[in-house]
Amino acid sequence: MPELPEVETVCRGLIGVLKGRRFAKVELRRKDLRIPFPKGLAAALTGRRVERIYRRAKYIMMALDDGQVLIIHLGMSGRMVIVKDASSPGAHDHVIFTTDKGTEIRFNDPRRFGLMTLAAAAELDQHKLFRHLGADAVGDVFSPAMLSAALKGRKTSIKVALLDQRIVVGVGNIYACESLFRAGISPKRKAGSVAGPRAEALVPAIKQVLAEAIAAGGSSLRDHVQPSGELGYFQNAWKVYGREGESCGCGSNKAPVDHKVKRIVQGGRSTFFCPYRQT
DNA sequence: AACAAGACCTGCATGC
DNA sequence: TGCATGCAGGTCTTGT
Repeated sequence: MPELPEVETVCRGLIGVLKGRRFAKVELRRKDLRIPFPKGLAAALTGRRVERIYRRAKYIMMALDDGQVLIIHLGMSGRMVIVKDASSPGAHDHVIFTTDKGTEIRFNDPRRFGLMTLAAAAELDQHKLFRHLGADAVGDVFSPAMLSAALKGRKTSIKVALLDQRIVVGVGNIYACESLFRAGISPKRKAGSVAGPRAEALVPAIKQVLAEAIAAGGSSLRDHVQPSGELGYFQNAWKVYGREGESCGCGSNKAPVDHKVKRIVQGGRSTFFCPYRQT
């Protein structure tokens, strides 16, 4: 589910039910996700109050009242669901949180590429999960000059480079495709050749796409994104992602025939683009 | 150091 | 109907 906008949406959706609340009960229904849960995680969380919920990279961060931070990644298929119907947990409901107000929140992740761990707030910058990460895509630090510096001399494709979280953080497969489309840059272009003027177009394109997606509550693929169960609707604004063979809509009457969205594979992932508009 | 490829895991759509 | 294949929002490790 999650690129930056979806994780941001999940964080915002959790604030209403979790901020200021204590965990009355935490149930781990297996011993690991992508990595093992830390020893004693449930006990460490029980009784703690959630002081702040925020996004860091594609992680959901919950700052607790004891100086620790609960770190959650949704992987490809993870969800946080606020339970409203007292249904019994399903096969992929791996962690169940109950607040002191009785609200139940389930972490559900069929593929288990997600993770959940705990770290001291003061050590986050040095933490294994974060220390190698580049600038956040929606932050002020991420600029054309910075992107240019990071891409300089890189021979890999710009599409693959955008997915490299050491270069920029938060962009995933969908928004990499959509950003390159908006900026008119071919995903096949060598990353090093984007450093400079093209980066001046690409950075604002990334920021705009992400901001619009956040405003739309993210993109919903096979399922809902928001903890409340509501759908994000940015998938309706996709110009190229998942639209192989369709017109990208950028054409005029003078456009050449080759104006349909193409799908290629880069770095083992699908890339969608318009060969006419993107050079 | 940079890069490509494989690994992790389940579910779903498609085609035979 | 069953079975095989390919594909899916992300990291992380291994090998060149």
